[in-house]
This record gives sequence, C-alpha cells and structure tokens, in this order.
Amino acid sequence: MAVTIRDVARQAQVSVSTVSRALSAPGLVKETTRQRVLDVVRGLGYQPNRAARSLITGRTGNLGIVVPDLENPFYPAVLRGVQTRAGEAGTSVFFCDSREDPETEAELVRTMAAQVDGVVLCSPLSSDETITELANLTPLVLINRTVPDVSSVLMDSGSGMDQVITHLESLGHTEYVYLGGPTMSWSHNRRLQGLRNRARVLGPFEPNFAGGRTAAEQALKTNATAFIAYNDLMALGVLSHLAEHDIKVPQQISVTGFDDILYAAMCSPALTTVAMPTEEAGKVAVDLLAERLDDAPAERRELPTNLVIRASTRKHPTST
Amino acid sequence: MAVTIRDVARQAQVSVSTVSRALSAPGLVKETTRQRVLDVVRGLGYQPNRAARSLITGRTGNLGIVVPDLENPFYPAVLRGVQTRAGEAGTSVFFCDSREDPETEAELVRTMAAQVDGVVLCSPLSSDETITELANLTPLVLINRTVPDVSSVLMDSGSGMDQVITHLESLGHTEYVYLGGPTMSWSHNRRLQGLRNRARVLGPFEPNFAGGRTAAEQALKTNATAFIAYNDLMALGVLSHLAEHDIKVPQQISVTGFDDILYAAMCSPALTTVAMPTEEAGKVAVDLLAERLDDAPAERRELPTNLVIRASTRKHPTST
DNA sequence: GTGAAAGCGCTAACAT
DNA sequence: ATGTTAGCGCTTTCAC
Repeated sequence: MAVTIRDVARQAQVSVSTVSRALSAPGLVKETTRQRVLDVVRGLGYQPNRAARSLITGRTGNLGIVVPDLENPFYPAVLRGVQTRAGEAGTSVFFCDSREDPETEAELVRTMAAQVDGVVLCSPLSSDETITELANLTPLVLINRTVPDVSSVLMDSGSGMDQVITHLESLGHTEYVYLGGPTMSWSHNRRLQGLRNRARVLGPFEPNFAGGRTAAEQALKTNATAFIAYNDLMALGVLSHLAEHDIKVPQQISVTGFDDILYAAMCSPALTTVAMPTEEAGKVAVDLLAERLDDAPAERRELPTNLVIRASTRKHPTST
Repeated sequence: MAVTIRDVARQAQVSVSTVSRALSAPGLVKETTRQRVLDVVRGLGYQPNRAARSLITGRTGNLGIVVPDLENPFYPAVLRGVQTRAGEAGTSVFFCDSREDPETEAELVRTMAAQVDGVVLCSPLSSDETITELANLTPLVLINRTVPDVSSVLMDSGSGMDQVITHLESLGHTEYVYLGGPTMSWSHNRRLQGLRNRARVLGPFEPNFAGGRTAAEQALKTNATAFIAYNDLMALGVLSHLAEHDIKVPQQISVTGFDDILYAAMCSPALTTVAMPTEEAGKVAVDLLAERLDDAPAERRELPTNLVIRASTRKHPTST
C-alpha cells in the first residue's frame, strides 16, 4: 500500500494531526516542526489520499467541463484554458462531450455533480429551466450564455459584429447578409444585436461546414457582396461552396466568420474573422467557479473580442 | 447533507450491507429485497459517495488521458472515443494537455496517478525510460507508440503509407517526397517503413501548419510531382505555400496527408489523406485499460487505416 | 503548539 | 440471505 499520513507522523515523531496541519494549515504549527514534517513528506514521497480527504471535507478538488462538440476547435481551446488555470490550483478536470444533445448534457452534468466541486458548462441549447435545475445541483459557470442567478463568462460578439460591419463599410460594401446560427443561441442573438438591422439576416443554419454550404447557396440569390457567417466552420463551408462555383473570394465576394479557430488562418484565402478569447474564457470560468465555492454571488464577466483582418475581405468591386 | 446509505437502509428496513450488496453485488441478495432497496434508492435519489467507496476499494472509478496538443484535431477525436467508452462503464475521465513538453507530461501523469485507475497516454516524445517509470505508477495504455511491457493501441500507418504510394503510382507519379515528422515519433518511423525506400525523405519538420510551409519550400527544390506530408496539419501548410506561389494542386503537384482531420475534407482542394481510426483507438484504449485492471498482461492492438481519396491528387501531368 | 479521538460514508470480512 | 462491525486515510473538534 502507499505511504499514509501515519508513516509520515511516525518518522517525523509527531502526531498525525500535526502532519495534517503542517500540510493544510501551515500557520498552526511551529516553523521548525513544519520543516521537519515537510522533509519527511518529501523523503517518503507522501501524497495525501484525496478520497479520504474529500470524504471528510466534502470537497473533491476536481471540476468538470462539458462541451457540445469537441470537434469544433472552439471547445478544445476552452478546455485548455480551464485546465491551465485549474492546474495552477492543483485541481483536476473532468471533461464530457454532449454531442449537441441537451438531454445527454443534463445527464452528464448530473453525473459529474457528485464528484466535482463545480462545472463549466458550454450549453447553447438547453433550456433556462434545465440549467437552473443543474445550477442547484452544483456550482455552475456558463460560457456564452446567461441564465438568472448563474455565473457566466461572455465573449462580446455584439461588439465583434460591430467591428465586422465597420470594416466592411470602410471597404465600400453596402449590401451584406448575415448567415445566422441556431435561433436559441445566445451568441447568435448577441450578434444580431450588434448588427442593428444593418444587414439582411438569413437562416438559421447549422453552425458547421455543411450549414455554411447551404447558407452560401441562399446568400448567392441576394445581391450582397459580403457574407458574414455565424462562425468559422460555416464560413469555411461558404468558402468551399463559392470555390466550387468559381466565385472568387475576396475579388467578387467578401467573407467573414466568428471564432478565429485554427483553420481560419490556414485556409485560402485566410479568413477575416472575429477572434474570441476562448482560452482566456476558460481561465476566467475557473476563477468564477472558485469564487462561487467561497459563497460569492453569481457574477457575469464580459471579455472583449477583436476583428482579425486576413485575406477573405476586400474593397467592394464596384466602389471607387 | 446528501442522502447516505443509512437513510436508504432505514427506509428499506434492511441493513446497510444489504443496500451495499443490492447495488454492487446483485447476486447476493434476494430479488424481492433487492427491488425494495432499488425502489427506495430511486425514491430518495441516492447516489453512493464515490470518495467513501474508493477509500475502501482502492479504486477511483476514474481514468485519465494526457495528450500533447489539444489544438491538433487528432487528439480531441481520441478524447471523444475514450469518453464514450468510459462513460458506458460509468467511468469519468480527466484530461490534460502537456503542450508538447515531455517533462510536463510526466508530471501530469504522476499527479493523475493518485486519483485514477489508469491513464491513456499519447506521448510521441517522452523517452522509453520515463514511460516505463510512469507505467509502474499506474496502468498505462499508449497510443501510437510502443514500450516493452506497456499496452498500446497502434494505428497501422505503415499500411497507410503503402496505400498512398500505390495510389500515387496508379496515377503515374514516379517522383515523390515524404515530408517527415519528428524523428523520434513512432508514427513517423512506421510511415518510413511503409515507404520502403520508394521515396525521398525530407525533414524532420514540425508536425504543424508552419512545418508544412517550410517543408513545401524545400520540396519544391526537388523534381517531385507528389508531396506526402507527415500529417494533415503539415499538408495544409503545404497547400497554403503552394497556393501562395500559384502552383496548382493537383494539376501541377499532388499532395497527401495523414490523419483525416475534419478540415481535410473542408479545405480546397479537399485533401487525399490516410484516415486514422482515432475515435476507435480511444475506445480500444479504454478496453485495454480495463483488461489491465483485471491483471491481464500488457497487450498491443493494431487498428487498420485507410486511404481517403479526395481532390488533392491527380494523374501525373506528363504521364500518358 | 501539539496530541487523542471521533467520525466522514462506505465495503468486506465475519457472524448468524 | 442478511446483519454486525471494523476500519479505509484523513481532518477536525476538543483537550492539554
């Protein structure tokens, strides 16, 4: 069996409680004895048994994250942020992919609830009621969505949309369409607000490559010279459809996306898109969770987005 | 406080041990009492405390996966497979991204070791010695790498390479270069074997987009008409570099990759590539881990790969 | 500042 | 087939 707190106590010639305190409440033991204990700990390679600890403290020292689709590069980036910040605090992270299914998602959170101190939830689809119910089970932090009395970290895609429009207008475009995502999606609605009726809205489309191809087909029936896609995956679908029909981007049509996923920089033409601070969002989510654990009230934190101009946008062909 | 096994026992008019057995050793209690217990369990919404359980059984019911780079879409796919299969067994999964750093990686595994029953390790870079040491800490299953006495799931990229060459030769190509990945990478070496000296080898290059761009530049100095990239990320870099220099793919140069990441189907031209059964590999890894927990000996399992022909390869321009 | 002792919720002998 | 009971390794009163 592994080395226990008793082994340490014996070898350091103190009681188990002193060892315990030396490790988790340094202020309560004399500095010299603390050092002695720490030396033995190191010498023996002692690692406290987390199960025993959490049995008594009621805390697990773990947290969970559930995302709708690990294949969307947006989410691995969030995972990274979460893991990075959690790791600094010695916290481990469980993950789950709900495969875009709200019921699976709720079930996953319920299962996790028993073995984590809180969960980061990326849930564009579940109902407010479901989320409220889950929030009663375990501390929750939402990403890019708001529900009353639940913490959120939000990426300001309204402002992102505003930047897109400003950019397009500075290029002389006057006719553009927004290729919308899921109607219930918070991000979609935020982008709609940022639009302020300055563009025609098509959709909803599936927020992926296939959805983008469908969207492009519809958008071509309008007289728009710029297509604003709900996200990069869709924008890539748009690019693919246009390439297939020999429509040159950006010479004939300008295209933009949202998210700035890795591929956005790798495709040709490289995509002009709104960069989301995904990794940062993951980190902030962990901070918010930590605050909740100290009984702080629910909080919302908004993170800025910014437009990355690449090769898929250009001056309006017929403008001066 | 949450509902405990005592609450269930009291309400079901049995002892705690009967409740315990009804849940974890159904064969040992009379069917009727078992039903009664189960009813109460459901009625009370009882969930066994995992900390208490693992304190006594020594098992956590968790497992971990550590990958070198969550931004490489290859790995989220493995995660998915792992989670899917683990979930079926009620097992939760911790994840960690080592950011391509072998030391971090080892540290991560050591930390995880204390709170999981085993870990799936995607570690192209660590030394055999390190891995052996880690394997002594906790049951390990390696993905795409072999170390004596450690279980592995392998994707047969040797055969994949063979398929690539056969395909290119059927198109009339005779001169091709392989743009190699990290020298120590098992996959790279397996691909080299599959090559059987039928192509010139360049590299090593970084196995990402930037590496692909560098590789393309070098490859253009040869007289090769087909570039075989170590992985899709590199192939995308190659595509990007060629596009920039107005070299038409596949009209002038054919390009292939490995992995069949999501974006391989989404770029233009869509990439001919060797599909790796990543998600399946994740599942099999969990199976192997489960076997190890039952004290089965280390085992290797090889999964087939297959060539997906898309638009980035074409008949050799000057062949009949 | 330190030690003794009582459990946290559960499983696994050991009885019956 | 079921009940009793002794801990798993740790933290936390409560004494001193």
